[in-house]
Amino acid sequence: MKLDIDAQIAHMKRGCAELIEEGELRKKLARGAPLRIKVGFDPTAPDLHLGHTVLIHKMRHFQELGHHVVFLIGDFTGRIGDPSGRSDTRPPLTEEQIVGNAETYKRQVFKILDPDKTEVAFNSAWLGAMGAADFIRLASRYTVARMLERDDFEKRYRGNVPIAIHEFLYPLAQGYDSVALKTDVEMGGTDQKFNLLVGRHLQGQYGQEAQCVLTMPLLEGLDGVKKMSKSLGNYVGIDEAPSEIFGKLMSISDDLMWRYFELLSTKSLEEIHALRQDVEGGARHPKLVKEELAFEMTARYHNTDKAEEARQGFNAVFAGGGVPDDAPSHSCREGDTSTPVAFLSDAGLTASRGEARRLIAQKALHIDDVLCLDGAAPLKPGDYIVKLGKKRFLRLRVE
RNA sequence: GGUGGGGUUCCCGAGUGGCCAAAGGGAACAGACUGUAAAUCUGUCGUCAACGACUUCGGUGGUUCAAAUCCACCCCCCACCA
Repeated sequence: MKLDIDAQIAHMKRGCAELIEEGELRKKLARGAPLRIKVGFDPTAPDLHLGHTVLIHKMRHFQELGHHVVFLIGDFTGRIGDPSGRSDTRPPLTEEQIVGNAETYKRQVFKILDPDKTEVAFNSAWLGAMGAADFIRLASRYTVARMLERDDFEKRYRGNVPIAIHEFLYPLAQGYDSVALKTDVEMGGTDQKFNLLVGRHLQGQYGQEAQCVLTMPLLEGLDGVKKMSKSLGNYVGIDEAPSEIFGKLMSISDDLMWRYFELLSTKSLEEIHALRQDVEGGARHPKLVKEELAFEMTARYHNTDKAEEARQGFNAVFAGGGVPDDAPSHSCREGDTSTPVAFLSDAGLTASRGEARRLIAQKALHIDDVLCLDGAAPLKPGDYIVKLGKKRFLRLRVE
């Protein structure tokens, strides 16, 4: 794809939070050579979710424009530990773990990126080769005052929350990556802005042209408030089953849906705006629009057939009262083990018998679509469809 | 090195001898309402043969009729001073 500079800039800026700074980027582009784009990833969490994909798609945009993208795995910096997470001391990763994680990364990330156009790099290649003297020299290129400008550091410093010295080394090391890679543009989430700017500064210190910085917004999780993260459990993983991806996206609020469209969909901003007008004017039903989003995402990480299946499954189960194909099965003998309380917990649908009793008392149990209020009455031999609440199903056989 | 403050059920966090399976909030789950929405309301939220019994409040022992609460030792975290 060859485009003029204006068109390239427009493509690059779509959905981005901030570009520092556009004039410089134009100059770099004007030279005509492919730009070197760097994006760093932590080696510890190779389980990508939609939040990560916002950035990865932006990387793809650059590839489509003919630029050179470096997928940098921070195996060295990962051992320092990101300053933001002060409580979790990560155990140092072994060589094998890092290699394994890198493979997982590649497998997931190449669902989006073009493998032939992506360079995968490890920052231990150059950081590991540095001696103490090199590091001290690096540290001399930045000041404490500037380091304390970082919002996170500043708050902690003022609030008497300890900051370990090594935490200062993280932005420096990350910044040095840009020097080592001669980066033209570095991208990251908005939370990375400070670190990205350190790289920009350090390149100047090492006599290089400073990189441009492009930040992407952080995607909110399914709850619509906190940022999407695995530990908060509000995420959609790109490795998840089609029905999961589809179902999770359908559970987001209508408001949040527009945010997801903007950051995740390939639809143009005009199309999205038009959709929104239609929904607000009553011309389209929000549920159907949300289905489009869920469909697009499911198709992207699987394929359109799977996505269509997921859509139909979703509507059959939740709108039509059907049973998902992947419902677990359980069999038991008539008698003590064929009472609802027994088979619900034996089959693992509930964590305990007490929970089973409580749920039955709360009118959550349906057997063959009939409300069941007696948890102690054994079922007679036969096959049953058991539904507990909205999301738990069981194919039961009593012998 | 010294002094002080902590470690409570999924998370945060009350509780300083019996009224504690342990306040409150969050998360989660169920029901109502719906579009499997979201928001809201109601309820549940240690286990079990269940108006009772058993297990739980960093670890191990101890005091007591009785301990999350008191004592001893140990492990871990934090702050202040040096």
